[in-house]
Formats: sequence, structure tokens, C-alpha cells
Amino acid sequence: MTNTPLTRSEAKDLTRRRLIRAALAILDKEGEAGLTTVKVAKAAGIAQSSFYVHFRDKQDLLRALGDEGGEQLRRAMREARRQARESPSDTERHRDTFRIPIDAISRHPELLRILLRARHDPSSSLRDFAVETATVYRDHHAADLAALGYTADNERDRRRLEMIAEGINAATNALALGHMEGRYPEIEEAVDVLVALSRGALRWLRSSQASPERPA
Amino acid sequence: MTNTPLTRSEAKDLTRRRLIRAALAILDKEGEAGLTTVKVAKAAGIAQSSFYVHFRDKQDLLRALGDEGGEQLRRAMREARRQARESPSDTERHRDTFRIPIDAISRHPELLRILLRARHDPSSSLRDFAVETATVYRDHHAADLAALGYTADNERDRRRLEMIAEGINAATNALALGHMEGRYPEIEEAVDVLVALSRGALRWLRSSQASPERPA
DNA sequence: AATTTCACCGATAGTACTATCGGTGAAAAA
DNA sequence: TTTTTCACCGATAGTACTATCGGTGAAATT
Repeated sequence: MTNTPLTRSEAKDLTRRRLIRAALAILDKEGEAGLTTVKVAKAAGIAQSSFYVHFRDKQDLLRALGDEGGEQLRRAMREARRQARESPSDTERHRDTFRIPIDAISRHPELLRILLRARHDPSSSLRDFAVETATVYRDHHAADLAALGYTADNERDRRRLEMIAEGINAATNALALGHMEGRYPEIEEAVDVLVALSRGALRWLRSSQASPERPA
Repeated sequence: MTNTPLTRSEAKDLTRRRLIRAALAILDKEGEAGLTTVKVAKAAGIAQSSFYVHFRDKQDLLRALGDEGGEQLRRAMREARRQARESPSDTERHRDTFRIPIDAISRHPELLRILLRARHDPSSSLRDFAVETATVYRDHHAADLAALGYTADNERDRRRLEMIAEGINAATNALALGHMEGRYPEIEEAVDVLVALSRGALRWLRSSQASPERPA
């Protein structure tokens, strides 16, 4: 058993992390309505009043949560790109595009659940963060699609690419959560579905780029 | 100016409807956290205490909201099926499958926003309703896909159809909200995208039914 | 016309949470 | 060693909301 001879600032930082971790758990289990300074402080093992040593108010805690989440998110995306670059073939890389986010969501489903809630909740302090995150992911998917050989060189095509990316992104989230809820036990099956959906979209983009009509 | 010589029960029913309408507006504008008996009653033009003449408590109001929403939902789905049956061609019918929900969402975006929030919020009284609604819509989409000529006759194929339907449903919601937020001004463009996505999925289903492999 | 019903009212007790305050002891600085 | 700093504490004022109560008058019933 190692003792804990921490400096004051180390101890403070530890408490702060405990608060954030506790907040995340409560947020996931009870929703933003259930997140109170009383519960967070108690779960972190300090007095309710001591909460204010670390955060100006509840809003400030949520802001910190968003910052923390954003940092994790950016790290995860960098890692995903790195992994995808190492894929042996185009096909595998395409599958990675979907497998990696699903894996990531499976590891931290509470983050996605919290984001999906905040995304459409005007009272949520995390709303801006959720909207920004959704945009980042959509653009990520759009870039992946573009990497598969489709270049959008006018307003209409760019909007189409964006819509497809947004749709694919929504489908990815839905299937990842379905996987977490036990309805779709195999991740590879979900990847199959997403690949099939995106193939349809790409086929359409290519054909309509040649002849700018609606699909027949 | 028509006067209002209403019977007592008519007046009570009117007040109840005003409460529900006010609750819906507040729920959309301020989220479930912002929904208080004070605000609902005030918005409906009665005293806060009179709220309890109509509802046992706040939970009861949300239950009523769910019931009301469910009724509207079932009506809208019946109407959608009726309209789709009248479509002149298979292609048009397929487009209708997507156009009709987007139209419906455009008319009442607040309902979808409220549902999407409640869907992943364990503290929400509307959660059960949201989950049930999502299931109904997914099955609706699955039936539509099946109607396009694909029959799932084993466990794997049924699950695939379900996953596709769930993905398509999520994409539909995302694009409909994107349309409401002004990012995708043309509904027909969104329909194009959804048709393309579902075509990819159907193509995959057909090919893998012939030879039960993963897409090459 | 007399009586009953009941939708609505204002007042208020009870509850839960936020945020501030002065105090304490151990770590850090002098 | 002496002094200062500060993370944490318990107590509590202030705020917001829920839900109940007895009272009122007009509609409904008799």
C-alpha cells in the first residue's frame, strides 16, 4: 500500500478530477436535471460548500466538462486518422472509418448519450459543445467520403456531401448505441450496414456528377 | 366577435388543452428542466395551484403529453401510409417514404426535438414514450424497405433489415432537423440523399442474399 | 328558487438546491 | 521557527418550486 504524500496542488487537482468524474457519472445516470452540487460533492467525497473551491458555479463545472471532453475528442480523432492511415487497403480503410467511431462510442457511451441529449436541449450548458462536436464529426465523415475519390467543386455538390456525411454520422451513432443496448451484438455487422449505406450515396454522387439529374 | 357561452366541462377541457399546449412550448424552448408548474400555469392563464385541478402532478402532465403525442403520431403514420399508397410509381412511393416524415417533422419540429432529448435521458418522464416511438418509426422504415421487394427470412437478414431501418431513420431525423435549422433548404435534396443511402443498403441486401458474404 | 358542484383563486407549509461566510489545521513560504 | 496560505469544513441565508388548504362564485342540478 503506497501512502499518499501529495503536495497541496496535486491533492487539489486530484479532487478536481474526482469532481469531474463524478459529474460525468451522475450526468449519465440521472441526466442534467439530476446533477446537483450536493450529489457531485458527495460522490467526490468532499463537503458541498467545497465544490466552490474548484468551480465558480455549476455552469463552470459543465464548461470544464465540455473542455475536457473536447480534448479527449480531438485526441480520439487524431488517433483514428493515424490508425486509418495504416490500413492495408482502401476497403479496410473505409470499414475503419466506421469501426473506429463505433469502438470509441462503445468505450465511452455515456459521452455520446450526454451529447445527444444536450444537442437539442436549449437549457443545456453543454449545448454549444454538443453542436460543435456534431459539426466536427460530420466534417470528419465528409472528409472520409471525399478521400474515397469524390471531389465537390460546386455549392450543390458540397451541400450534398455534407448531407450525406450528416446522415451517415447519425446512422453511425444510432447503430453504436444500438450495439451498446445489446440489440446489435456484432460491431462488424453494423460496419457492413454503414458501408452499404455510404456506397449507395457515393454511387449516386458519381452518377449525378456525370449527368446532373436526380436518381432515376 | 363570438362570445363564449361554454359549459363547465367544455371550459375545463379548453383549459387543459391550453396547459398541454403551453407545456409543449416551454418544453421545446427551455427543456424539461425549465418546465415548472409555475410557468405552465401562467402561460395557460391560470393560477399555479389550479394546475392540480387538471393534473395530479408534473409527472402526470408529462404522461398526458406522451399520450397526446402518441395519438398524433399514430394518426400521422396512418395518413402517411394512405398517401404513399396513392403514389403513381414505385419510385415516387419510395421518395414519399422519406418526404412524408420530413414534412411531418418540419410541421412540428418541437416534437422531434423533445423526443430526441428524452430518448437518452434517464431522468426524463418522456423516456419510455421516446423509446417506443423510435421503435415504431424503425419498424415503419423496415416495412417500407421490405415492401420494395426484400424479404428477410432468417435471423441474420431480419437483424440487417432492422439495422438499416434504424440507420435510415436516424439519418432522416438528422436531415429533417438540418432542414429546420436552415442548413438544407430543399426538402427534395434531403430526399435524394436518403433515397441514395437506402439504395445502397438494398443493393447490398440483394447481393448478400444471393451469396451470403460480406460486401467485397 | 334552493341547493350542490366544482374550476379557480390566494396563501402557505414543505422541500431541495445554490452560494456565501467565518473557522480550522496542515502544508508552504518566510 | 514563525508566519502565511489555502483546501476543506459546518452553518445558513436566499431562492425556486411543489403540492395542499380553505374560500368563492358561477354553473349545474334539484
